[in-house]
Formats: sequence, structure tokens, C-alpha cells
Amino acid sequence: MADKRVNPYIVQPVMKALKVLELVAERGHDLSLTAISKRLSIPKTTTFRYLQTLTGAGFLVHDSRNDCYGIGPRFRTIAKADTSLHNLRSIARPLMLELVGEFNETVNLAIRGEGGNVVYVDIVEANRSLRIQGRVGDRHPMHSTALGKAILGFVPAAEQRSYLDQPLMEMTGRTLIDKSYIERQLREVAKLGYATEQGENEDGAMCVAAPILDETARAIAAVSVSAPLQRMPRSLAATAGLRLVGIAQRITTQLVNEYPV
Amino acid sequence: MADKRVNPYIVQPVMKALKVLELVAERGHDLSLTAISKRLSIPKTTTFRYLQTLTGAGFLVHDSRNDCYGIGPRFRTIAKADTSLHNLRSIARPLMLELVGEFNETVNLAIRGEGGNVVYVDIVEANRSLRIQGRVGDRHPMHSTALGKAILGFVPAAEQRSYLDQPLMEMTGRTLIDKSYIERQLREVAKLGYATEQGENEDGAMCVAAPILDETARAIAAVSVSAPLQRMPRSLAATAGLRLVGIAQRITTQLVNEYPV
DNA sequence: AACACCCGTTTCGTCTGGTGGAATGTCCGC
DNA sequence: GCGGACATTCCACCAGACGAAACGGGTGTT
Repeated sequence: MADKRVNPYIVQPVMKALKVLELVAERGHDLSLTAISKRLSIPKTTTFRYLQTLTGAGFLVHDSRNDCYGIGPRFRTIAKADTSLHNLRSIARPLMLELVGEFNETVNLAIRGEGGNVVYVDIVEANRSLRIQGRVGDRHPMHSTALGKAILGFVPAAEQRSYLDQPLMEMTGRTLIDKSYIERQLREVAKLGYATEQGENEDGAMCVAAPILDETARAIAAVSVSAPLQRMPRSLAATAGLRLVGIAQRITTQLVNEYPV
Repeated sequence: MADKRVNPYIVQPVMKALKVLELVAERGHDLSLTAISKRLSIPKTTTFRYLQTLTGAGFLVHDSRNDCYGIGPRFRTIAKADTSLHNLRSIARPLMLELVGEFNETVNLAIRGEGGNVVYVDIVEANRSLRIQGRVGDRHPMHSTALGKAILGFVPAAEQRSYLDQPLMEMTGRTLIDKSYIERQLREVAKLGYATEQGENEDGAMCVAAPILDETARAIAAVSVSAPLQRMPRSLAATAGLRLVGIAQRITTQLVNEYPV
């Protein structure tokens, strides 16, 4: 139809199924097959198939009491994951810009990934030719990054242990892989409120990070400043650490108050 | 594939496109065509078409800077609408049950619909053979229902006026359609905090309702108790009204505190 | 009780239009 | 300027999406 003229790459079944999904979602109540079919002028048989597919994927649920369709768990899970991430990013962004302005070094925002690693979800780069460059979406081990250590330091002991029990990858010659040594370091992190790392994840780079917590005080993400080793002496790292703790707490507070889970 | 054996009504293009949507949504970052194609083992051409379609529908957005796809505005809108409704329902439900236990009459929850009418989004029925029966999804005019009047009484004057300026449908012989009379009644509603209706929407039925507000004190929904006229004398209506105001305020408070928009 | 009706489900033959390999265009990095 | 990686376009084929019609179960009506 009209759509097709505009963009020859539109796949009709997909487009129409999305219309069905939209319709079900934006109405306040569950809808029956015939109602949907009539409203979208899609033949009953076809509508039926779309509903089966959408239900099969968990985007919709079928209420067998009255043969009506409503929004499914899969859709809600995805939506929730997206909004919480979206919230995190939009809250953190201005504060990250603040940090870049202060230190003129790259500032990173990362969350806990599935496989016990950290995933960069936002990066604001410094305005210098020599700077640390990561990419949004990159994954790194927890134990070799300040971001990961900041998170590990504020996570229930059981979870911390289960992470350290798996084999730890050696990213550089300086990566710490001794479990008891890392544990000692994590106790230090918990005490100070921030974590540091020097050339443990990538040669010549160092990083300072502080955790962002949820309402139960468990770490869900972290912010960090990363810089070439030579530009970040111990004293500056300490300053940055304290500053990061403050910023991370502000993010935590806003997150908990404005968008509780 | 396997899915097909289970359910012959699965439409592959739709199913695969949903997988693409899922993948993009659950990753924390934007993805490129090739990345998606590789990860889902769907040929690049096909993936491209799905992405075009999903983008065309607004479920995804295409970032032309780096040719990556992320969650789109349409998806977020739908998700937000769904969760807010979902929240409203789950907060209201236990309180509605409380009301049914107290009055043993049907309790309704409704929101403002698009066309200036109210849409029932949840109903808990009384345990009696003679009772008011509505259906979730039903729509009724604002001016003929207590639910609608409760909402109209707590809405900016301009909106109230624009609703009353359109022709008002006469649902029963007792429906009020005189604009100035309704306006007087709405001032009363605003003063009392609740609205009533007797046979104005359906013969022999009466209803008492109180508004649920958002953080700016505008009505977004309402709860009501509806009963056969003869079981709801004036005095009981007043009791119910006060009770409903309390309940509606509790819902409002929880909604504003726990799930701000 | 028999009937009519509505709705969800199933079947099946048709032929649309989705598919994917290959060709093309485009943009970087070397 | 060259090579490679990537998005985009083209095209011929045929899988599989489509929808009319038939089916079956449930509900309300006479």
C-alpha cells in the first residue's frame, strides 16, 4: 500500500503484526480476535496467525476465559529493562558531562552484564588527542576494571564469591587473578567507596570508578574516569575517587527517588 | 523450525522480526545490521528488511552516525502507556476488593478515553444475583456516569468546557444534557470530592465515584461503586462517597509516590 | 429441545511477495 | 589509490503467507 511506495523494504506481515501489537497495547483492555480483525480490517485468519505468533513470542498473552489478548510478560520485561536503562542514562549524562569538564578525561557508564562482566552503556570522551577510547556495548571482565571492582565491592558476599570462583581472565601482565588478593582489594573498595585500576585491563590506562546502587544498596552500575597512566598520579586518582563517589551517589539518589523499580 | 512443529500458525517473518526487536531492546546499546544478522543467523538482506520495517513503525530508530539501531519512540510510548495502566490496576485492585467487601456492590475502575468518554479498565463484581454488570473495555459518556463526572470535576476548566461544548448524548430519560446544569453539578463534585449519578446512564442503576489524580492534581481515572437504585438510598450514597474519596486518595498517593511519570 | 448465530479454529489451493545470493554503492583505514 | 567492511539494491525462485470456506463448540433465542 502507501507504505510500500515509500519504502520497498517494508515487510507487510511484520508491519501488520506490529499494528496488532500496538492496538492491543494502547487500548486499556484485552481484545478479542474479531474485534482486532475488524478494527484493523485484516482478515480473521491472518489476524489469528499474528496473534498466535505474538503470543508465542510472549509479547501478548491469551486469556482463555474470554478469548481475549493482552500485553504479555516478554513485552513488559523488555520494556522495563529498556526504561530503567534509559533512565539511568538520562540521569547520568549531565553528571558525566560535569566530570569531563572537570578532569578532561574520558568518563564511562557501565552496568553489570549477564556473564559477570561489565557493559559500557554510555561514554563521554575527553577533548584531547591522547585519551582512553571505549565503545558503547563493549564488555570487559569485572576483576580487571575499576568499573567492575566498584560493582563487585557493593554486591552481596555470595555473588562476589561466585564471580571470583570462576577462572579469571588475564587481560594484561598486571591483571590481578589471585582470588584472595582481589578479595582484600574489594574490602578496601567497600571502605573507600571507590575502586581503582592501573594497567590491569589495558596497558598504559588507568581508571577510577564508583558504584551506582539500587534501593537495596546493591550495585547495579558504575561511573568511571579513565586516563593514560602518566596523566593520573596517585593524588589525582584519590581526588577523582572522592568526586566520583559524590556523583555516583547523586545518580543513585535520583534513580531511587524518581524511578523506583 | 521447531516452533513450527509446535504451532503451525506461527508466521515466520513476524516471529523473526520480533527476535530482532528483542535483541535490540535487551542489549544495552545500539546494534548494527551485521551484528544483528550474525547474532540471529538471519541473512543480512532479510535482517535489513526487518530493521526497515521496525524502524518504519517507530519501534526502532536508526542512528545514521554509526548505522546502528536502538529502541524507538513508538515502543517507548506504548510501553509507558502500558506500565502506567498496569500500575494503576495493580495498586487499585486490593483497594477495590476492600470496597466490594464493605458494600457488596460492584466496584469499577475507569480511565479517560480518547473521545471524551470513560473506559472501564477493571471491575470487581458483587456477590449478589442482582448487581450492576459492566465489562472491562466498555466506554460510556462522561456526563452520564459518576465516573465521568468525578473526572470532569477535577480537570482544568478549559478541558471541562470543551467536553461540554460538544453535543451530549442522552442515555436514559434522566440523563442531564443541559450544560449549565451539569456545570453547577461539577462545581458541587469539586467541593464534595465525589460524584453521584442516578439512572442517568442506565435505568435503575446508580453510581458514586471519586477521582484518582496525577501529580499535578488532574484527574486521570476514577473508582466507583455502582448499585441498583433501590439498594442505594441517599444516606448510603453519602457514606460510599466519603469512603471512595479516601480510597481514591490512597490510590493517588501510591501512584504518585511509587510510579511518577 | 431444537435452532440459529457468533466466534475461534482448521483446512486447502492459490499466487503473492518474502527470500537470500549476488551485484552494487559507499565509506573508512591503510 | 587500494582493499575491506559495511549498508543497500537487484532479481529470479518458490516457500509459505493468504483468505475463502468449512468446521465445531458455545450461547442465547424461540
